[in-house]
Order: sequence, then structure tokens, then C-alpha cells
Amino acid sequence: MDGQGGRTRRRGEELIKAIHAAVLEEVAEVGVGRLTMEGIGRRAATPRTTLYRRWSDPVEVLLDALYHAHPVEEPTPGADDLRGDLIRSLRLMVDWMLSPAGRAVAAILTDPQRRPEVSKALYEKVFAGRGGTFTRTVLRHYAEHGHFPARLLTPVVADIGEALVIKRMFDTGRLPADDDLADIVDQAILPAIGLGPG
Amino acid sequence: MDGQGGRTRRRGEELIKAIHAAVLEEVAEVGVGRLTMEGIGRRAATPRTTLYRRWSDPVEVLLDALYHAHPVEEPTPGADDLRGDLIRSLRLMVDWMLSPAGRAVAAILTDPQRRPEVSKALYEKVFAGRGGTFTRTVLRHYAEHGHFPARLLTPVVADIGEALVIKRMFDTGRLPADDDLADIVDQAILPAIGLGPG
DNA sequence: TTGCTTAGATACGCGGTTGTAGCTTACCTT
DNA sequence: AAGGTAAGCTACAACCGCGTATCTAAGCAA
Repeated sequence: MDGQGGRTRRRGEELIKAIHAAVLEEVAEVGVGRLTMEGIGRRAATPRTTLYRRWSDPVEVLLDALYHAHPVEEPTPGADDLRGDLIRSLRLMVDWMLSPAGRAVAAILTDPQRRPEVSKALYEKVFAGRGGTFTRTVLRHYAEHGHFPARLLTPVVADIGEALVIKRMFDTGRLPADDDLADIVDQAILPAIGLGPG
Repeated sequence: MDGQGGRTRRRGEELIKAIHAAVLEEVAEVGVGRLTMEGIGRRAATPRTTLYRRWSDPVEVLLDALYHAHPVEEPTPGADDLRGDLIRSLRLMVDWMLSPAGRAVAAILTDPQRRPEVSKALYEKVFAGRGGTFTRTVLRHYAEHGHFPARLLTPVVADIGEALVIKRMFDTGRLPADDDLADIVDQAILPAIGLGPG
């Protein structure tokens, strides 16, 4: 007879998952600097006392959530469509950046008072096991199959696509359409590996 | 005989300059979200009451400071050294990003709760009068003088240099050396305008 | 010198977050 | 069915930023 609806009490795994989701949403919305136990608890609909039983700090909750986050999906290069695979890998990146984990990562990496431990946890856990960035995986595959000279696949070249996607999302505030991704591939990446249209 | 050292009392212009400097430093350090009258006042060594006499909000102080900030220096293309001018324009960008105003701008643009009015003020005031981004100015100049086909100077191509500099500063946390800038020019920008070494 | 303007100092109540404590009660195990 | 574990709830003092009010005294101009 408490009138609070039939909301059952969460425990263990289930509760923790909710808290992890909450802290990722929270950090994406307010940033690392404004992370607060109060805010996390509010979003997860759990009292702060429950949080303090497990963690002593909002950042600890965040690190724990990152630790349990799924690693980023890796693009799987097809048979013989370099251009299409590049566009698809950038699409994968854009989609990921819109996910809770992606937006959380963006908030963390751009935090003014970025703490090394947090960035470190990011690279180790979220990007764990990945061979490289989105386009790098594709480019390495096609370089190994002789579609272009491997010596052209420098760190700079491997970053071109991601860098341009990031800058575009910054400048326009919205996500690039497929047309934009194609432009990036055609006008920046392909020329850099000697496969420009000109 | 107040014992507070001989610190003279600041007034008008002088005081405001100190406050502008303070808010830029503050936002670069804690971010827009954590900007506070308290923090600004502390850094400028002035009581909050003085701030409230002129502004009603930390963001207003920030916007005012940006309004009075010096516009970004524009690269001046030389006679006949496209590659050198590109590297110099990126160097100009890196140097600016390390200045108080530059770091403030970075903090503002990456703020999770980025407010349109603030970004708008940025582009209108800080970048006011500039024809374009750093490398774009250089590229347009050389395109107009026939060093490469103007049709290749697309929005994507004009962004390549800046995008890569930004991503590098993100990833490594430190500023790119001249070697890195040269790599960006040689491996990404020049190929995109059909002047690759290959 | 007189007097206006305004920076500087202090104080206040308000509201939000903190970290802790205690109690109740749902959930799970035995 | 009984008991232990832990989630949920309430409360607390402490701190900090907010926005305002009031007083003082420094800087400047007539």
C-alpha cells in the first residue's frame, strides 16, 4: 500500500547495469566536470547511499561503466570494394558516436580537465583489442592485398577520415550524411593513397 | 595601513581587461559548464559584486570577453611556396590554439551542453572578418594563381589540415611539431589537390 | 578641496551536492 | 518458513555558489 506503482526492487547485476547506463548518459549530457553522485542516482532512480556502497566517486562509477562497456565494433572489409568499405567504416564510426557509449567517450576526451587515468581506461577498455581506427582497419586490409602501396598508409593517412568526420560534427553540430562521407573518401582519403580520380 | 600590500585599486578599462583575461583562463581550465561568478572573481581578484554590476551571468562575461578578444591572425601567402605556406598556416593555428583565447574557444566548442548563442558569438566575433580557415586562405590564393585546379578546393579539402591537427592534439594531448605538420601537408593536403609526390 | 562614481569588503538566506547514519523491507538462499 | 543481504528511504550537518544588500574608501573630475 505504498502507492508507488508496482516497481520491483532491483538487485545486483540488474541494478549495476542501470547505473552504468545512467552514468554514461549523464556524462554525455553534462560532461565529466559536472558528474555528480546525485545526478547519477537521479537518472538511475536509485538513492546515493546505494552508489556510495560500491563507489566513492562519480569518476569511479564512470571508469567502472567504461570497463564494462562493449568494445567498439570493428569494420569487416569485403572482397573488392575499397571505396564502399571506407564509406561503411565511416558510417560505423558516425553511428557509434551517436550511441550512449560514443557520446560518453566524446565528452570524456574533450573534457578540459581530462585526467590521464580516465583516457587510459578508455583506450584500454572501450577500444580494447581493436587493431586501429575505423578506416585504418579497412586501409590496412587493402594495402596488404596490393590495392595500393603499403608505404602510403602512414599514421596521418589512417587518420584522415576520422579527423574529417569529427571536424564536421563539430562545425555543423549534426551528423554527416552518406553524401558527406563519400566526399571525404573521394576527395581526401583516396587521393592520399594514390587512387584519386584525377 | 591595511596590510594588504600596496595593491592599488583598479578601475574601468584596466579592471575589465583583468576580468576578461580571468574568464578566458577559467573557461579553458574548468569548461563552460563549470564557469562560475565565484571562480571568475577569485581569478581576477575582484568581488562578485563587481561582476554583477556589469554582467548577470558567467556566460555573459565570457561572451563579452570573446567580443573583445583579438581576431585570429590570418596567414599571408607568400609568392611561390605553397608547401611552406601551408605548413606556416598550420603552425599559426597550433600557436593560436595554445593562446588563452584559443584554449577558451576549444573549451566552448567541445562543451557537452553547447549553447547555440555562444557558438554563434564565437564565429561572429572571434573569427570575424576572416575569409576562412587557416589553410583555406592559403589554398584559395594558390588556386587563384593557377597552381592547381580550383574545382579541387572543396569544403572537405579545405578542412583536411585543420581536422588532422585537431585530431592529433586530441589523441596525443600535446602539440604537433613542425615535422608532424609537414607530414600532414605532404601526405594529406597536397595529394588532395593533385600535387602529391607520387 | 569637494563630491561623484565605483571598486572592494562583508554578511545574509537560498538551494544543491556531499558524505554518513539509521531504519525499513524486498529479495534471495537455505 | 526463517534469516541474511542489500536496496530503498529519510535525515543530517557541512560546504559552496548564488544573488542581493549595505557600507567603506579609493580614484577621478570639477
